[in-house]
Amino acid sequence: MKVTIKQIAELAGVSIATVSKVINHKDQKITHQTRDRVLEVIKEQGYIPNRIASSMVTKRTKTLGLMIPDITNPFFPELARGVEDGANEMGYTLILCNSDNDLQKEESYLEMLQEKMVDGIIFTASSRRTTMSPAFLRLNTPVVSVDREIEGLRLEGKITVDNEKGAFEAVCYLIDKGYRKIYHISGPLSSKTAKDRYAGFLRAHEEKGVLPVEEHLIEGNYTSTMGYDHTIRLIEESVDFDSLFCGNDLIALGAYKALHEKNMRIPEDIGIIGFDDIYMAEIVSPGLTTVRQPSYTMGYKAAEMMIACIKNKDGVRKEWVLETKLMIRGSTQ
Amino acid sequence: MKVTIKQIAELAGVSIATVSKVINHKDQKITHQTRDRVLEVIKEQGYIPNRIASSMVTKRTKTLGLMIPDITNPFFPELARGVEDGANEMGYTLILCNSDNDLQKEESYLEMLQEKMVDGIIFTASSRRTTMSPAFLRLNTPVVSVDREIEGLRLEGKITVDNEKGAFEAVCYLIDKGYRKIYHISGPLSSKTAKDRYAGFLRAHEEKGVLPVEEHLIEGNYTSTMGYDHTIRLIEESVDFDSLFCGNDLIALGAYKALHEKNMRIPEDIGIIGFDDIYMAEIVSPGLTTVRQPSYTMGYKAAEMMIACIKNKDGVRKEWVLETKLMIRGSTQ
DNA sequence: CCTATCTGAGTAAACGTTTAACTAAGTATA
DNA sequence: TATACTTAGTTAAACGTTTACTCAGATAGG
Repeated sequence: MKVTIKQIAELAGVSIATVSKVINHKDQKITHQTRDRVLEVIKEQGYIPNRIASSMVTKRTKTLGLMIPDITNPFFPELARGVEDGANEMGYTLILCNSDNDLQKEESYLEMLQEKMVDGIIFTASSRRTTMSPAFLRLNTPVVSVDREIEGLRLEGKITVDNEKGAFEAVCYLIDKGYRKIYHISGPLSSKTAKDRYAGFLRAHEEKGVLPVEEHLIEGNYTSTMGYDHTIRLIEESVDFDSLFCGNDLIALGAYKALHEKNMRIPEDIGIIGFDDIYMAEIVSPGLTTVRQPSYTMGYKAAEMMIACIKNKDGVRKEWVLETKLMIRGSTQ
Repeated sequence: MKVTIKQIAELAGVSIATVSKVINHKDQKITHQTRDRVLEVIKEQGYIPNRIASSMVTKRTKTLGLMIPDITNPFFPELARGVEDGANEMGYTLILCNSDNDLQKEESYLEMLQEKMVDGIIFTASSRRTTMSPAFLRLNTPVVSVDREIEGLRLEGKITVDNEKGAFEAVCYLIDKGYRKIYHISGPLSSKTAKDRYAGFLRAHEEKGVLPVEEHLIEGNYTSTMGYDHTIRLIEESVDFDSLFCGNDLIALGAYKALHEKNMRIPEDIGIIGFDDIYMAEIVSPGLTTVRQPSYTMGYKAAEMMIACIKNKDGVRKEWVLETKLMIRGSTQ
C-alpha cells in the first residue's frame, strides 16, 4: 500500500490540509515547527504525492503531448529533445506519439491525449493532412504547431522556419559556385514545407537569371531510399545534371550512396545540398552542405510557448519564424 | 466546460453507472436500446472520458515511463519506437524521459514518473550508475530493464543482447579476413555493455591464436567525436594498425571521418567494424560492417513484457537475451 | 476590560470516474 | 399462488488530493 497524504497527516498529528499546504509551498501561514514535522514525516515515509489526484481537482496534469510523424526520422529526435528539455524545466512531462503520417493514427492519438487530459499538444502534423476532421475541430486542448503548419485549426502558437528563404539561399549559393544544371528532389508537394522549398528553388533561378527549370523538379517523399532511387535513375538515363538540391538530408544521403556506387565524385562531378542539418550531415564524407534548421530550438520554443499559453501569460510571441543557416561543407565546391 | 459522464447520463435518461458500463464494454447486462441511446448521446456530444478520474479508482493509468539516456543518440529512436508501438498496441501511452546519463536527473525523473502513477517503467540505466540510491530501492513500480542491466534493483524483466558473443563474432570475422592489428575503441568500461564487448574482443583473439592485445584497447565514450579524435591520434602517432573494432557505430563513423581526412581508404587501408547497426550504417559509403542489435525488437519486447507483468499474466519470459547479427558491408574486405 | 483583527490550523465539498451492493420488475419453478 | 431466480438498471461509496470557508485563540486598540 502506498502512503497517502492522510497517513502523513496522522503521523504528523495535523490535518491533511496542512500537509497539502506544505507540499505545495503554500505554507506562508504554517509555523516552522509544524512544517518541519510534516517534512520529516514525509521524508521518513518516502511519501510521493499522487499527482493524478491533484489533477482531479486542479484540472491540470502538467503533461504535454508531442505528436510527430516518426521519432525514427533523424529530423525529430533533436526536436523532441528540445521539447522535452523545455517541458522538463517547467515541471512538465511529455507523452510521445508517433503518427507515421497516418491520419487515422493521428486522430486516435489525439483522442488518447485528450482522455489523459494533457494540458497542451505540440504538433507536427502529418504531411498528408489536408483537411480537418470533426475530431480536430472540436479539440479544446491548446495546440502549438511546429515545423509544419496546420491550416484550418485554431492554434495557440506556431513555430516554423523560413523554408522558402533557406532554399533560396542554398540554390543561390549553388548557382554562384557555377552549378547550372540543378535538379531538385523534393518532398511530397502536398506539404507546405516541400512547396516552400521548391518556391525558393525557383526564385533563386529567376533572380540569378538562370533558365526556368520546372522539369528539374523530381517529386519524392523525404526518404533516403527515394533519394537513392531517383539519383540512380538520373545517372542511368544519362540525364545531364551537375548538382542536386535535396528536399532534406535523408534524400541527400541517399544520393550520396547512389553517386558512390556509380563512381561519381562529390563535389567534383556532382554538387549536393541538403536541408535540415541532421547529425549525420557533418559526419559523412565529404561533409554535406545543407540548410540548417534549428530543430532543438524549435522544440524548446514550442514547449515554452505552450506552457506560457497554459499559464495565460501574455506578452509571449504566438508566432515564430526561425531563420535557417546555410552550412557550407565539402559536398559543394 | 467539458462534458462529463454525468451530463451524458442525464441526456440519455439513465444513471452514470449505466453510461460507465457501456463505455467500458461491460454492457452484457444492458439492453440494445439503452446502449444505443447512450452511444448516440456520447457521439452527439463528442464526449471524451476523463481517464484521470478513472485512474483514481482503478489505480491504473495505462501509462508507461521510458527512461533512456538521450533520444538524440541514434541508437535510441528505434528502441523508443519499438516501445511506443508495443505500448500503443495494448492501449498504453508513453512518457519520455532523457536522463543524459545524469544520476540526479535520472532520480528526479523517477520521482516524477511515480508521481504520475505510471504503471511501469522501461529503463535503460545511465552508464554511470553503479550504486542504487534509496529512492531506487524504495521504488515499487515495476521496472523492465532494456539494453543495460541494473544491478542491485529488483526487476520485473530484463532484455539484453549478447554483447560478448556479438563482439566475438565480429572480431573473429576481422581475423578471418586477415586483419591482425586490430584496435578496439570502446565505450566507458564502467558499463557492462562495453565490458562485454571488450571481453568478446579478447576471446576472439585467444581462440584464433592471435597475440594478446591488451594495449590495443582505447577506452572512449560512445561518441563520434571520440572515435574521430582517437583515430586521428592513432594516425598521427603512426601507430601500426590495420583495423578498428569500434564500441558502437557512432565511434565508427567518427573514425570514417578521420580516415577520410587523412586520405586513408576503407577498407583497403583500414577495415572498420561497428556495433549497433544504426540507420546510417547502411547509408554511409562504404557501408559499415557492424554488429546489428535488434533495437526495435528490444523496445517492443520490453513493452510487451512490462504490460504482461502489469496484467499479472504468467508464462511470460522475464528475461530475454537477444541475438546480434553481423551485417557485412563494405568497410571490411 | 471589551471588541476587532490577525494567525495558524482544521472541515468538508468537490473533482469524474468505477464498482460492489442493492432493487424492482419480470420470468420460471414447484 | 407463492417462491426463487434473472434481468436491467440504480445507488452510493471510494479513489487522494486542493481549497474556500470556518474557527479558536492570541494580540492589539480604545
